[in-house]
Amino acid sequence: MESALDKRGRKVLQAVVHAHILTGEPVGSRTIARKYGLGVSPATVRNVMADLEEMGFLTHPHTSAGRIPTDRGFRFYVDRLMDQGRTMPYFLKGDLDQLRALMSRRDLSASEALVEASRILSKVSNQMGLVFIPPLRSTRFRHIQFVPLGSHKVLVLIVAEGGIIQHKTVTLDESMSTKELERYGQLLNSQFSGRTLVQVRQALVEAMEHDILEYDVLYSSALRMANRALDSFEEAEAVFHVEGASNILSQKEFGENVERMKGIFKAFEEKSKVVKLLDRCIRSDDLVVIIGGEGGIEELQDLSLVTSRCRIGDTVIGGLGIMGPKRMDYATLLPLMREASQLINVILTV
Amino acid sequence: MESALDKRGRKVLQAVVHAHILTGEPVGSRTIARKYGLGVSPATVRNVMADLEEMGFLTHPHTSAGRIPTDRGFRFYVDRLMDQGRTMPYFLKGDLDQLRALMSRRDLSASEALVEASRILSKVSNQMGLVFIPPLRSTRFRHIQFVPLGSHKVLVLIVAEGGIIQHKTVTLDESMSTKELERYGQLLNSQFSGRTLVQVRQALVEAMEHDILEYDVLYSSALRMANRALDSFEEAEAVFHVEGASNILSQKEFGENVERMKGIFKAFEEKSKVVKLLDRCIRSDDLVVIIGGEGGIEELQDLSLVTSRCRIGDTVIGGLGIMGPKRMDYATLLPLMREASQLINVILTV
DNA sequence: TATTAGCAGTCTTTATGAATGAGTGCTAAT
DNA sequence: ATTAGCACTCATTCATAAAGACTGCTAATA
Repeated sequence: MESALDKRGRKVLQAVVHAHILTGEPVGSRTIARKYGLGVSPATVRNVMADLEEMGFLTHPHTSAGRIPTDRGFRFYVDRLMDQGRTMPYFLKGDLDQLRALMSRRDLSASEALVEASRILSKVSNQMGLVFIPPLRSTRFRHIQFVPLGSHKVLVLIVAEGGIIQHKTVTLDESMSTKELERYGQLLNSQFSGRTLVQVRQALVEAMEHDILEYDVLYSSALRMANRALDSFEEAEAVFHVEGASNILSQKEFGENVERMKGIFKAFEEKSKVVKLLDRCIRSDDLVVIIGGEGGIEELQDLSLVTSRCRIGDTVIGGLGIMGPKRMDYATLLPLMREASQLINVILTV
Repeated sequence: MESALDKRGRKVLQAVVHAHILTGEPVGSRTIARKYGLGVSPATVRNVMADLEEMGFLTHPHTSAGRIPTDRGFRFYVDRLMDQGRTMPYFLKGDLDQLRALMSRRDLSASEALVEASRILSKVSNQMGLVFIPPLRSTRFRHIQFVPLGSHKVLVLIVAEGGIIQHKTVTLDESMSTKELERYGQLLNSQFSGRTLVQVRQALVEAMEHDILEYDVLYSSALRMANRALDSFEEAEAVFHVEGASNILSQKEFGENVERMKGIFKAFEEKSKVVKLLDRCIRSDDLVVIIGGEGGIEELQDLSLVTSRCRIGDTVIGGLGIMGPKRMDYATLLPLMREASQLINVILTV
């Protein structure tokens, strides 16, 4: 059992994956031999294919069908075979310019920018475009502000480093005046600005334990209410946005199987699993490609995901993703994603 | 041509619609005669059905199929035949309690509340749940606040009457200090709070024309920047949120026809048409039912929409909707929607 | 020894036609 | 005014056959 791939094996695998990406159909030995100029006969290709199948790179839908790549086959293709580090195909330059133009509209907030980007990506790729913005727990905040809404209701507004803005409504036990709220805000900003919410939370708890005896009323009251406010941010969910979901319906491999599609849509509606996956992806500085079942999400085992982490300045603000069938055009999509997120960084960094 | 419906005609129409809603299939004369106790033979029912068809209440998918209601047939059913003003079916009480519990969580903002409500509605009805919040143009604002983001960037936060909160990022030509921004905010709040954004805009323009010669620098500078900020709100889009879109895929009448489904999803992604429709619906104080093609949206001609306007106190904050196949269970859904929006009003009104 | 031609065999896809069955519309009887 | 009865229309289902796309294997070949 030769587990390593010789040169010819690779060429055939590459050809199969390429042809399959193009057509969406299982690929037969004839096609490969004819169109990919390997200079061997179909019979030879068949032998090689059988080897590749044994090694787990290809499968058979049924006896008399051609081969399709397995997850592992795609993986090998993406990691080793594909035209790596390829630059943007020229025909996408225009689309990217469109994105650039959109992004430079002066009054787009960070999250709006991400959404716009995903919309363009979705349109260009004919796949789903994803936006992911993790909860602010672990992001340093730049500014916090309290705005009175009612006698006991306060709007807590957080501007995170990187420019992501989020707000929550909090109900307090005691009523507070505008003046007080303002002062609390200043206090928090001056003391804690630049730390993450989790850190602030910790500091707050410590401070409360310390100062419980001294009665600096203003201070302790501020602490208590800030604590309450942060509570609500702690349990906040990630922002998760899907653009162009209907594109999935155009994929011929799903067109027939409504049940499977329903599963996919359901998975996106529930969010939690996908969000968890994206959260993992964003840890990496580089592009992340998740192929089929690799993501561990049952319903999405026929889909692949390409994600790119987005920074503004040095702060990670979230990620962009493209999700589509496993036979998506990785060779085009990867450079596209890379450019898109760089673009965001360049344009939004002030 | 007797255009009026006699009693028997109505009974048959009601029976056909009812049976069709139940089964989703075309209904034959036998079924009606047997199960709906009209005391007449199938042949008679057939005659009546032929009449109903001539009057435009029913159609034929093909010669040898039973009848299905036309839009007009459904309309008549909803307006005149259906068990009107029916109270909540008891089996939904539980679901509504769930909603009530969720809503009374103390720190749900108005828009979060709507989204939660639509989620529950979607789950209970097995249809799509819609949330619609019109742009704040014509809503009175309660509070406006400027938060400095960068040297030239300002976050404009608006709290509308009713508690809807929205923010926009604006880039200014000149740089402004925190202090200045604060003062501008106070100025605007004291002068204009309680008016709609459009009104404020007008007042602003007038003021600018007047004061152009007097040089109260602070004031005119505030006006200019406020104007700029309102600009961005003027062009803001409505908030439009869809919950449970996958439910559409469960409808047997769409299950086969992927193309049609794609059209539906596309229409929701483009938003504009649906938003326009919802905007119209919300003008009415009562529930609005849009059946099939009545909405004038080609892609949605197989769907119906039930909307209910949501108020907090006396302010209209938006609307909830349920969208599903034309054969949705109007008799159950209408009371459900009514209750839900009342619930929102009761709980969110402080 | 590595390749290839050739062929039998497998399985899907497509077409065809017959049988079934639901339901109508019409006519003539009640 | 109703109804029974019957001919007729279509959609749906099923079986069967024919075509087509591949493979895997074997034996010949370079």
